[in-house]
Amino acid sequence: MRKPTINDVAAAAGVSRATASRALSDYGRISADTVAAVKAAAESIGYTPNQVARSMRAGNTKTIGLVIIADFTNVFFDRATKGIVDTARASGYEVLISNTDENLAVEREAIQTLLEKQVDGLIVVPSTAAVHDHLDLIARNNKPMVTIDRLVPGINATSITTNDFESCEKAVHEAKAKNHKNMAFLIATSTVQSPQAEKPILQNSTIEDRVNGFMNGVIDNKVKDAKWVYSPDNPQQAEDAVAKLLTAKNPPTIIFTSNNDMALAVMRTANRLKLNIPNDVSLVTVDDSQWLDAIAPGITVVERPVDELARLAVKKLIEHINNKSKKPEKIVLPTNLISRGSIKAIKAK
Amino acid sequence: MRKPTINDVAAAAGVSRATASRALSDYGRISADTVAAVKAAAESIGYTPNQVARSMRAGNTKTIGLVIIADFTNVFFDRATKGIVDTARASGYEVLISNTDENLAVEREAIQTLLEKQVDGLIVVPSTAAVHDHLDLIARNNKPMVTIDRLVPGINATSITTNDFESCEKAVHEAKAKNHKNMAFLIATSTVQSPQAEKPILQNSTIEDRVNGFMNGVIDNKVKDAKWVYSPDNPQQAEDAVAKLLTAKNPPTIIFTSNNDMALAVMRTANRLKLNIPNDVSLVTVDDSQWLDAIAPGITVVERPVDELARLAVKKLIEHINNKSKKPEKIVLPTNLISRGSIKAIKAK
DNA sequence: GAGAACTGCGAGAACGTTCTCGCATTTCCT
DNA sequence: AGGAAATGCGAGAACGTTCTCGCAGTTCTC
Repeated sequence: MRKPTINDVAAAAGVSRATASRALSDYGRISADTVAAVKAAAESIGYTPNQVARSMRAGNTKTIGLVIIADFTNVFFDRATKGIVDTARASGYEVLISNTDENLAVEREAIQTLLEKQVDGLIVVPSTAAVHDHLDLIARNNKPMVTIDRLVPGINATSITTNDFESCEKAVHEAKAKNHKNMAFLIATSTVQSPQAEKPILQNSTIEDRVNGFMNGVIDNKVKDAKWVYSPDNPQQAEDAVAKLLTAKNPPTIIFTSNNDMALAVMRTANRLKLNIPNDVSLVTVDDSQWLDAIAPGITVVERPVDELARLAVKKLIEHINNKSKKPEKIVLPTNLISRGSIKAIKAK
Repeated sequence: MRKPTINDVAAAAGVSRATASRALSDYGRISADTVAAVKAAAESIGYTPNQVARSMRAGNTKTIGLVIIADFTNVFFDRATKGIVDTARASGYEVLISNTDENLAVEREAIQTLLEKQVDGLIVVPSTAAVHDHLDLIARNNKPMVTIDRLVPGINATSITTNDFESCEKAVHEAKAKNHKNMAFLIATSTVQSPQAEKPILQNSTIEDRVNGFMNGVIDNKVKDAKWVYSPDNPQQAEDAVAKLLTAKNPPTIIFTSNNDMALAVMRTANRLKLNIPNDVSLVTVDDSQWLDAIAPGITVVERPVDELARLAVKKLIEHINNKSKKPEKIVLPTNLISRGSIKAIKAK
């Protein structure tokens, strides 16, 4: 028992295939009576249109590809995924998702597969800014692309990022205002890098922005003692790095972390060393989560407008799909420092 | 400038389209020389196969549909999504994702769209067990389906669920062993239900299992005072319900919550009322998250094998795709109670 | 009332693959 | 050496749509 096609509908309604198609898709010249008859016939034989055949003919699939990092310890990408899926559906598009786990080879393969599946466009969180031949392939296939969260210089794509520089700078201001003079920055780096490197190449623009924001804040505020610690984004190694930091001779009074993984490492290590946040060490991180506000004290955080970012990504991508000559844009969304209780006010001596 | 097709490859290699196809897909009778020549030609003109056309001809899309609840406060579904996407990719399938937000109408539409896109099978988290005509449609389209997390009686599908009954029962045992005699269960219900209902119909089997597990534990352990509180899955209303509970005349010494949203509501409310967990009120919840272990004290939790569940869902679905006469299975995975510090040991009087 | 415009519909091509047939040509077997 | 089997390849159909074109038949226009 085959699935009914439009030919079966046409036969059941006693019209030609062309007429059946016109009736079902509401186009062309056709009488109201015929439309009703065809729709009734379609209903009665349980016809559902085949979108693959339609795509074949139409040259578009009403599907967009999403190449992202499904890291569920970081709610940012999960929220972005939800936002993109929901916005796309509301605009008549479905989403094919690929997770790269921050791995360039996987990203390459994912993009290739999505292009073969003829997606109408791609939203990508590029795992690195250093290499982009695979991203160029997208443009060469005449498909539009929007990158989110991170910037890749030299590619032909609209980018949507957040202004992490500004809010990280603001976080340093706040710490300075509370008399912190010894600050540390715990920066997650891609695990592919050797932990021995003095200052690893930061593989993505977002982390770089945060670091630069911190640095600028430090210089602006004439902070005496500031250090940067680079740790692989791996729980055990991150905890080791934190422990080393907190048990040093002159430990920092505040730690900034570049993401929630690192913040968790700080919290775990503080617990293990019987240190209290914020009384023994203060903490600031990036990307808000429900739990950061539910614990006591709440964790001060740089909040990023992820829903807006997701919505815009889909909106801009669809604009590019509908207008192939539209110029790429570079959109930077504002961020916001949410002060909770994790920065202690140190008494001035 | 059109995208090169297999005809262009054939022309460039000086062979027929059929031969080019054979060469590129490694099938049929063909000489090694020709294969090499065709592959070189394909490479040189930058040919990428069109999977839509291939699907058209082959009758399969190598794509599966995922209909799920993208609730990012609950890490369970995000982890499941990642697991499914990764396992599918490793098995040569891509995933089309739809988020239902627990809404039946959206779920209906999502399934219809995915069927039109000719997915080879579906993995569904059904939002309700009460209605399933839209799920039956899947079988009538001759596509296999695997439901995860929740059971829908009377449908033709393999189901993969977790044994929440057992671990929730175990959680009550543990509370009883620590001398808790006044327990409360905070149960999230779908927001469509009226909060006035004495005992709302539990719309899904998982929550029902948890409640039954708790009940059984209560009966088994002859717990004196046990109450059930049903709250819409909405932050404000949940917090109100918790406040009412904790400020009553004879407040519970321990609260079980049916998910992490509810646990967050308990934590927020406890903070607001200046109550300490676990000294003033103990807490147990379901579904582990990184942060539940990073705060002090850690929250005791019923852990569910989400990665295994995701892996199995894809594996079973692909088995059904490859063998249409395979019988549906009913798989129940074990859960595990992780004891941390959120249940206080009460001194026996 | 006669040519022009319009209306409703069918025939057939096209989208890019894969796969079945059949036809030469070569290789094998006795 | 001569038929049988095997090999390599091309022609053409098929998957299920949509859309262009053209052809009748009807309605409009002055």
